[in-house]
Amino acid sequence: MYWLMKSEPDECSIDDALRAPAQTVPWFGVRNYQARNFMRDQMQVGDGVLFYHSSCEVPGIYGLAEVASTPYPDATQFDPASPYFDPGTTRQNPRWQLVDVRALWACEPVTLAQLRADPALADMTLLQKGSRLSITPVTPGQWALLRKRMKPRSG
DNA sequence: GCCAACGTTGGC
DNA sequence: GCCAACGTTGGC
Repeated sequence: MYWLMKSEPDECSIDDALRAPAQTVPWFGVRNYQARNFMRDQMQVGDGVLFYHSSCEVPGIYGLAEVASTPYPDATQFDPASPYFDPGTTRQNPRWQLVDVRALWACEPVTLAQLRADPALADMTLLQKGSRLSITPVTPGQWALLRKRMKPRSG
């Protein structure tokens, strides 16, 4: 399957992910059941990921990535010092699961405005009114179109 | 900073 | 189970 995953570049940009060991980062901090369920129940190693920057000056797709692990518990839920700490979860029965994401390359941004301007992408979950989900599925058609449009970022 | 939209919580 | 209140997301 194919996915779009939002990250705030202040927290983890595509370049941060590319600099990480094995270009791989654990996708911690998701605290929404629907987004968690996508990671826990549907993602497969090797699935394609559009790496999206949100809550920033120019929101949009900034890189290509792939799912790099099966699901496992998000360690931050157990850490009282973490902003993602969840007092309602237990190690025996963890509430929050995540996957690792491997960054492949950065692209020239495909901005949110550009996505909205393209009628062929009007059905993207990302673009639906009021949609706030940080992880959304992408259809094969949307994926093919966007992959053609993404240009690796030079130097 | 504003605000629309959504998800969660908790009283009843 | 309903729903008001609250907190969060995220574009603008």
